[in-house]
Amino acid sequence: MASHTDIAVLYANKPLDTQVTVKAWVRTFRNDQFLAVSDGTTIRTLQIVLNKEEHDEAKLKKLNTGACISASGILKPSLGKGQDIELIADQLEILGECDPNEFPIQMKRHTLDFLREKAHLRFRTNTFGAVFRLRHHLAFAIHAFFNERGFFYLHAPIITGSDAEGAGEMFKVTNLDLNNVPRTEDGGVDFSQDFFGKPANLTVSGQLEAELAALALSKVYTFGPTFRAENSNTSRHLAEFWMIEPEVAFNDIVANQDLAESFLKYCFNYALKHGREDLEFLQEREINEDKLKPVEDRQSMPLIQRLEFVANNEFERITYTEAIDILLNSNHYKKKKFKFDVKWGIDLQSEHERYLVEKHFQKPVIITGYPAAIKAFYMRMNEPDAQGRETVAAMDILVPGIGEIIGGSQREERYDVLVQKCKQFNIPEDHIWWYLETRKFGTCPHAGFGLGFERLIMYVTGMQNIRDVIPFPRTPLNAEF
RNA sequence: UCCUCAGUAGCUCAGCUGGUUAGAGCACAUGACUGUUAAUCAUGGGGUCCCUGGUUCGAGCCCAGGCUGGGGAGCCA
Repeated sequence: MASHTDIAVLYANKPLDTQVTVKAWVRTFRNDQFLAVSDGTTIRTLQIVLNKEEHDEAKLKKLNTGACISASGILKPSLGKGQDIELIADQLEILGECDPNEFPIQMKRHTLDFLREKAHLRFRTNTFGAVFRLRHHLAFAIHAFFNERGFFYLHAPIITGSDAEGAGEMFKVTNLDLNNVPRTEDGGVDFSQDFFGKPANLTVSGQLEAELAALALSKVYTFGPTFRAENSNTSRHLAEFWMIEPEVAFNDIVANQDLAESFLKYCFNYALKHGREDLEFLQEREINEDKLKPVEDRQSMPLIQRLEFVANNEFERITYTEAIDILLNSNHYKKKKFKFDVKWGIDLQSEHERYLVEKHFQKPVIITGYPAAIKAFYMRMNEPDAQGRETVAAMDILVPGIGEIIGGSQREERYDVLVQKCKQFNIPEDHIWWYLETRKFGTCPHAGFGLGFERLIMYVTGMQNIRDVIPFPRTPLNAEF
């Protein structure tokens, strides 16, 4: 027999008139009689009713917000209006006291930036409880989606000797004595004495490794931490984040879009089904927070409706060239409201993407066929268009409020073309000889994409800052916890 | 890295044109009440006004530099 029962289980089963024990943390103690406690198994709190005569007064004094308690008694239908069950406790034990003069979390609205500085305690709040339960559900949804479709979960290395991925600045991994770095004759660092005998870094992407596996196992995906040493200070970037990268042999760019779209819809539906109460809470929270904002900054649709809308509607699919035409023909452009110029060949700026997604289409948009010059070396070259312009089979999925949530492509599988691209992008062949060899030995068309897990969570939870959807955010100058 | 806004009680904030002893709500303490729902009511304690320097008879307020945080941009997922 369990030593105690989860509050989520009590609400699910409602074992009325039976003896139960709960272990949980105090949220409020009202009227010297009503204790609201949470054990984090659900967004809901349990009301514990304490008959004053049965409990030591000194003990009742310790029922401060944040204290940990164990309570036993009979579960009864509640006489009050805020809940349908309550525990009439005859036994109460304080497992861990909580000094109210020092505990920073109160039963009142805190700003998210304040709670960010209390990352070790913010799990105790309703908002972060809901966010991290949903983070769990989404992680589970990702594995379920791929597993149901015959994908194999591939663990790409976190330490990599490859520096050719080109996805951003990398963190160096070394065990050299930094106070006494060995030098080569020309004064550089002598990496031959380092742990791997060569420079090593934390991975910025598992894609290249996933491609190697896909060219044998057909369908694989990675899901793991990824690191970028960029000095990015935005609400959408982390130095350490989790990425999902499926890679599929024999898929072309259209099949890649189909996979990505069904993947996102699956995740949203899974969250709606398994995280409903948390989503309802976050929706209420967002509505209340929106009241403090100017009208133009408020959400046009409540959170759950937004997720249902995306889950039930086709994504818009356009080419880069069409996107440029839409922008050039927009009133926004004609009134010169874009800060950055629009013409074929530019990399789309945030303001352009926002216009397309939030103003023009008002739904997720998949853009394909980007100019070859602004995309990565491994993306498959398309035939030049009527005007002789070179594009690649790339795709970005943009969603309202977040911007780019997925980036992917069909990969260049033709050896000669890929070698040529390496030259153009100044990537030494001997750095990625192993990648090139897959194009020599039984190459095939294949495609894949990368998805930032935290951006997915942002979209599902409605949280506006990426630092609030990962337990311990790593950003420039911040690794306290 | 750039632009921009902010930093006043444990938290959220107000503080006028530079002027006497810096305020409110919540939280906390004490008491009242006892089926409450972030309970309510009364009373009370609580301040390095981010830091350093400057201007001034006088700075929370003005100026310079710095630190920290938010928002936006770039880079991207």
